[in-house]
Amino acid sequence: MNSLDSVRSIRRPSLHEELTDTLRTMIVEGVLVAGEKVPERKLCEKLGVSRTPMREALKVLAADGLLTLQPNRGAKVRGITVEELEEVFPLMGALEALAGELACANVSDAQMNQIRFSHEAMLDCYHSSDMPGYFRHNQRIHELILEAAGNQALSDMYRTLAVRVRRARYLANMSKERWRMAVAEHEQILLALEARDPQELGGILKRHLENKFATVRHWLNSQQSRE
Amino acid sequence: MNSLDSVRSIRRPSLHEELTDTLRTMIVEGVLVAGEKVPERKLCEKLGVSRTPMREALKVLAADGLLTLQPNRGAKVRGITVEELEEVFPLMGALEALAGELACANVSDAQMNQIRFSHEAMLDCYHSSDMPGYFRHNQRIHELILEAAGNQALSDMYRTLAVRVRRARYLANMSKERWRMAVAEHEQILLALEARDPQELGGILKRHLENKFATVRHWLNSQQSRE
DNA sequence: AAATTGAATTTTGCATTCATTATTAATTTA
DNA sequence: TAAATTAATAATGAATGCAAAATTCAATTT
Repeated sequence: MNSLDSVRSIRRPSLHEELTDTLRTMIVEGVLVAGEKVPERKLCEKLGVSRTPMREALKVLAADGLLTLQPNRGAKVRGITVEELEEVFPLMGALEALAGELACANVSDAQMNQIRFSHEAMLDCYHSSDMPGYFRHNQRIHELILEAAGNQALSDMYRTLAVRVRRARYLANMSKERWRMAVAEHEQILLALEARDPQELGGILKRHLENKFATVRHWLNSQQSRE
Repeated sequence: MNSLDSVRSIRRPSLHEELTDTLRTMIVEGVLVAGEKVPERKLCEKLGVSRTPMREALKVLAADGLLTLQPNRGAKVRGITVEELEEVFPLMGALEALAGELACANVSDAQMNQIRFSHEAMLDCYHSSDMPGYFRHNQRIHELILEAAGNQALSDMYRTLAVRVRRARYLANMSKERWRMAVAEHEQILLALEARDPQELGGILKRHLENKFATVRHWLNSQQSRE
């Protein structure tokens, strides 16, 4: 066996791939504001790239549902309406339930430990009222469950949807009461996963999601009536 | 009310959108062969477009999972492996079940008639052993159920997955016996939908899918061992 | 002054060009 | 002659150029 066999060719991502990720992040973080036009030229200058890879990235993000392309009028950040949320919610519910089922069957001990670790870290954030930290660890846990499910196609689909609602979820702050409840639900999630109970886990994940969405829906409605 | 208010602005699709559709069709129809490189230059010449919109379309189709982009080595038609099929199958199952549930709740009488009509047309094809026709009407029925579900996000996701497996499904010819069974399952689907029984419909759709996949899996395995 | 018209400007979609990287062919070396 | 090296050719990725469309803004009309 040659010693060079283990040297993997370095993966240099193409510009449009990097741009897709960058823009996606900018949308989720609200740097690119929902409803507003994507300033193509400015972004190109700011990021030091030409329009070609930028426009490729825009096309991909539009296919992902994060932007809408208006012929001859550029791209707009799509955001999410209450109606769209009502569509996306049952979809994510079905995917979460499936992820839960699969995770119970496939989660490894190492993965289980990672989940426990993130769970604890999330609890710490809760007790110190660190919302951004909580949000981050929360997201991580769901990512880990998805990973434990061991289904790439499922992960991809779920993530596409999750990104679409993430911004709204972040902006829709939980009430103290709702936060307490969410933490309780997460305790149940951990328990069901440790017990490898697919039925139970699928159910809790769906209920948990339902509650999260109730919060977002409430916020979206209040936003809509504000205009 | 102005008489011009009803005049909708004509939608002229951009080149890259048309190309995306064209290429998608070419992949499903096997004009672009799974595993082979996409002849970018030739396609551009053949279709009379420049590389810019073509490459935009390639990026989108790669994001959809229909192509893989190899850095500095062009795009390859992805096809589907047995492993990927095993991933996509439960996903589509969950989506079909959801579609069934929603369709029971939301299907209109007009939609119900359309479905019945396609069902009858499909039966005719079965009795005259017209496989391509059967395949077409079959696909149409599933499209109609999805439409009846009234969830755009669900339709989009399902279609993305369906396209990925469609080519393989087409190539994996059903046995006489399996075909008879598939028709029987479709009778049950129609019955459950007419009875607006979401539980029943979801279950049958999932079982129906399971059988379809068994056929494809069998074919993929025989293909794999042939090489 | 409000609405309408019409240039000037910007933006957009796509084609073209160019540098870099792969692939193939030709040549050399062992 | 087979492997290795080099040169020639083709492809890819990204920047630039250009015509068509949209937008802005000033001029004109009502």
